[in-house]
Amino acid sequence: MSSGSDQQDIKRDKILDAAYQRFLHYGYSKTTMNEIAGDLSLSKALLYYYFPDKSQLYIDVMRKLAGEYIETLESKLNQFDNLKEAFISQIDAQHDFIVKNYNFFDFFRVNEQNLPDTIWEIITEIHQTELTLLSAAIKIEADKGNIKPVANPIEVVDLLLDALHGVRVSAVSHKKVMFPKKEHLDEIHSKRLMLLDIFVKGLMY
Amino acid sequence: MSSGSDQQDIKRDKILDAAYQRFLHYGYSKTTMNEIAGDLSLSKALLYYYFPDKSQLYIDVMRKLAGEYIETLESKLNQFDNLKEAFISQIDAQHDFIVKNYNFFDFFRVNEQNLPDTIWEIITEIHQTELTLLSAAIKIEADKGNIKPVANPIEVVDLLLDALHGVRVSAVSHKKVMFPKKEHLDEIHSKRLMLLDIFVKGLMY
DNA sequence: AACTGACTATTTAAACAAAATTATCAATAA
DNA sequence: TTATTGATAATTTTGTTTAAATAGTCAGTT
Repeated sequence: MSSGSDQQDIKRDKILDAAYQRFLHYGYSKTTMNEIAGDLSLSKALLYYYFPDKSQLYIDVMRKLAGEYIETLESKLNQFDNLKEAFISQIDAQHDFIVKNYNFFDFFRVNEQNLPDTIWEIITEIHQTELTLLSAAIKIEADKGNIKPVANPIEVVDLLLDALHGVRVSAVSHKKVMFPKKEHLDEIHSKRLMLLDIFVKGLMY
Repeated sequence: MSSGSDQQDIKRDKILDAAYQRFLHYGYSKTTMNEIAGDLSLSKALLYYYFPDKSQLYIDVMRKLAGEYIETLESKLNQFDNLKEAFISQIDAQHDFIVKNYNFFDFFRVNEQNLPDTIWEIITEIHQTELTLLSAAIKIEADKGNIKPVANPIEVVDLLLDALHGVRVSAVSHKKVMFPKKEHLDEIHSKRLMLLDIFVKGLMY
């Protein structure tokens, strides 16, 4: 896949890690290439040897995070007792992902409207994975006869994910803030479970 | 309620109308008090005789719009054939309200985080009305035996409204824009109906 | 009480310089 | 040839000043 040497890949990865820490703690715009280089006792110029520019560095960190998220999601959704549990796994995984990397995503808030296409591709890939895994779960449960046959499982999953997203958005917009604080998270979580409960019942006979 | 004379109220209302037109066509920040006064062939100073400042004028227009919205909602939800139809009425009413006054709400986008408390009160009032009317509908249907008894109807309605909101938010965030365009509206609408369908089934026996 | 013209106060916009930061590159060491 | 750097160029952000636009006030008129 990558054409560089092992050594090169290792260093590349170290840079990614250092960059991640900075982005996570200070956000995109408040971390400089100098600081990242400094953390590794390297010259800034070397960063440009490994990465074409700052935004590409950020995107590659993002890509790495997304890959890890997708991995945990796949391992979690490999086995489940019932449909509801499968969805709960997804809810929890996504929740942890967002909480853990909260500050990292300030790039998204700042660039709001015009995120680079590459970022959108990553977001789409994550979403696609969620759709695939969860719709597979629906199919399995439908085959077992635990729920009604579903004509278009992907569409249904898409709908549920949108709805769950709404619980988060509404919870914070009522509180006059854009992103949820710690104390809201429990509320969001329990609301989601309640919604999930009704939704799954709506899929049953 | 108001302590002014009839004449005063009529003029006040004319100002509100003129202001509404300006806000609707050009948004809050791009309409000046001079222009509003000019439209009515009045002096700017007179506007300050009727309203303490520009933002209060905007808020009072908003209050008027909200009142009208609540009225249509109440009349629509006065009678309904089944629960699903009641919710559809709400969805449609809200949809029309937002589409019609799309530009008027640019004030919300600009001031995003720190909307005045008064605006939040109006939003809360609207939300409260929706909760009251729709939870009443749920109670009626439950009493009729058309759906399962619901322990806390308000909570359930709140949840559904959040979920429906999510359909709108997600639909646009996938499209890389903040507010839905005409061509997305049909998609949102049909997704909402689908969600509503599953949700209502989840409330049945 | 309803209204205005002329005024002041505040906010926004433009222009510009200074500072910070990104990005490049010729030179050097491994 | 690959990895690395210091010095430097290019660009973006930040701060400052000034001018213009707009909000808001008020003494005085109808």
